Amino acid sequence: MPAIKDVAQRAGVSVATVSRVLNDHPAVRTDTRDKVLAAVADLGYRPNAVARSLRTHQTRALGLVISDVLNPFFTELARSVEDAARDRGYSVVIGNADERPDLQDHHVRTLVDRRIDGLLVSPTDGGSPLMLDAARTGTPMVFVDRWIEGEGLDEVPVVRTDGGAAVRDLVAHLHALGHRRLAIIAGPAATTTGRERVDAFRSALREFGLALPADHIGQGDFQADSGRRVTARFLDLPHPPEAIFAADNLMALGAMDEIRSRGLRVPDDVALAAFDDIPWFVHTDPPITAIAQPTGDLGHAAVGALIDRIEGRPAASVTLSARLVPRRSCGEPEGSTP
Amino acid sequence: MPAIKDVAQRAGVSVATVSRVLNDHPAVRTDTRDKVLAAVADLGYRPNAVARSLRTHQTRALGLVISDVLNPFFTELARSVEDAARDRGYSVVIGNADERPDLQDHHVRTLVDRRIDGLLVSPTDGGSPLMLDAARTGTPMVFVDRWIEGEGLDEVPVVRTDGGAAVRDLVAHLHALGHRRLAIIAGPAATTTGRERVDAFRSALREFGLALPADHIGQGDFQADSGRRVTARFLDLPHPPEAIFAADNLMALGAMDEIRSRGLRVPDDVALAAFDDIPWFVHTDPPITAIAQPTGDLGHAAVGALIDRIEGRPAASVTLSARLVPRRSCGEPEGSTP
DNA sequence: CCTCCTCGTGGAATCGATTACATCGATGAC
DNA sequence: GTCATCGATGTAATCGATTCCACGAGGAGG
Repeated sequence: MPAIKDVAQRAGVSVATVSRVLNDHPAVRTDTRDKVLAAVADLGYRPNAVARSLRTHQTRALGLVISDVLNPFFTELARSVEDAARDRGYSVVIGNADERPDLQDHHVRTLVDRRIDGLLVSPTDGGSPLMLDAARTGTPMVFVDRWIEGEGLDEVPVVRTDGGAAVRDLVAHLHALGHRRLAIIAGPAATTTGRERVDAFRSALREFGLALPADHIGQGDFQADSGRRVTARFLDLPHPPEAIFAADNLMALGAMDEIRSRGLRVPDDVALAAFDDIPWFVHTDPPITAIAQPTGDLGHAAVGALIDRIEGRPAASVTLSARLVPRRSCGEPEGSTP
Repeated sequence: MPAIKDVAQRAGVSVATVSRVLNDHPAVRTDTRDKVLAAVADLGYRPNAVARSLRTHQTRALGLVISDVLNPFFTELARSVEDAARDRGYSVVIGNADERPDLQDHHVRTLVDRRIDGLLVSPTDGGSPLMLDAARTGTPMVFVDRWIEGEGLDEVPVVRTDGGAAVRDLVAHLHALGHRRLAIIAGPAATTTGRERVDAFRSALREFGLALPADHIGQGDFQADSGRRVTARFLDLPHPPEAIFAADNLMALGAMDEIRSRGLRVPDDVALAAFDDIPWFVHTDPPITAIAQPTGDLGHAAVGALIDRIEGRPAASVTLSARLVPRRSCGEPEGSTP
């Protein structure tokens, strides 16, 4: 693979001149520029990004650490992040934490070692010392979707969606359809989204004069299996809930599995709703009522905030809002008999 | 961020010694090793991977260019590739081509500029000059799932699944259920998987004495929308097909959309099957019969082959086989009335 | 006691770019 | 005619590691 000095040699100029042409510095005579360009083309020269990064102290790469690639919400997020980054001339390196703190740490470390210009994180757990370190030692950082608190992290912008209103809409929807005993499959308490969704659900219930007994809160981990287990416990209750709200799409899937394996039907026997909407929910039996996040906007906003930080501009947190997408999994659609 | 010379200074040794400790070279006295390690810990020093890469000519990073991140098959592939790579001490940089040749080129270029040690590609189109170049200029390369032919590419191993037998099983399954007019939603002719699946389908049909008229082959592009369009054309035929086979999961989804929007039912009015199995197919209405690829094995084998190439060992192509997973979308399961 | 080898360590070149500074010829002002 | 200025280019330092080579100390062998 040819290096800059090969180009220089072939064009009969110095490496400095070649570099100037490549970075289109104004002070280069047109004919020497042409000579250099010709040499570049002849050799099929491509500048070595590694060497360039070493010298300039920037890689034009962003790190994105997500909790689970197999979750369609995160893959959509990853996709929009990549799109936005590419538009701004950055690449994205994705790390999949698989909801495991140790893997999350592994990726943060690797990315920082590779000197990515900035880090986008959707943290899996409470807070690892490593991430605190990264934030403190100056790696520009932005949280997406989930975030963590901790000293030194006040400066880190958070780009997220507030599902409060949508959750309230969902509870209203369920209430209108006659459901009174509602249960929730929560995400890990260590995650903000895990806690927030339960809180939103609880306060919405209160608004409608409904209680949320302890045995109607099941602890999940955002994976399908846990949705299954929690649902099994719900259904074994003497008075099983009439409606189940899963805090993410994977757990909703697990819940559906369990319900179906018992020969019960959605929504006739149990209503089901999920946080996070995905294309497949339209095609399940029945189509699942969900709370949709503006995933694309989330990704774009996150990249925007991160690049602002990287380029030294002040970056602000962003909160978007989710909306309810009613389908048939909670009961007949509006306009028909309940 | 401290550099190696800061560590050297603090430990009172030279940078050479620090480097030796870091790469655990045997010739270092135990007490100086301890001094260095202490300095490393004190400063929170982490070696700069960029500088190291420049010097050693290796990044310990693999590039993976896939056709579409939103397709669950590819995200599962990406995940297994990352797992396998991590086990071997490599990172993975993913590029999403979104089924667009220009984006594919963009990613190949970026990855090669970044001097990744090897490239895993599932090519979107026929063959771009850029990829040929990359292959020829010595970047170790392996094709996964799809591949392209061309001079200079004979050396590139292909890790794929052969769906032939499974497609034959599917046709047998459809035939046994009484379906005779079968149609296929094909993938782009520029991709090998696009062509192969049609060929396998056609020869399986021939085996059963069935024809595949031109109007029963619809040209799709592996995206949901095209599945919808092609299905619409099928259903507008004077004698619409009794069964539709989609060459990937996204097009199956589109087909289902279209069928349902016309008030028709699967499988009563039209049977439906798909290449690529995904978790959601269990939950659709009805569950969709699919041909499952051993995605995890695919990813592992691909990484194995690529690392073999990188480390100078001979690498062989690998062909795994797919299997039919019958569900309800083609008709009642075995054992009941047809 | 001298030589030779080994061991531990440091000095310095190197990877491939960017860029501050120096150089040099030409131009223009006075 | 002289000098300052400017434009185009080259020289060399630099980024942060790795690694070849040299060197001195100490031990073994003669």
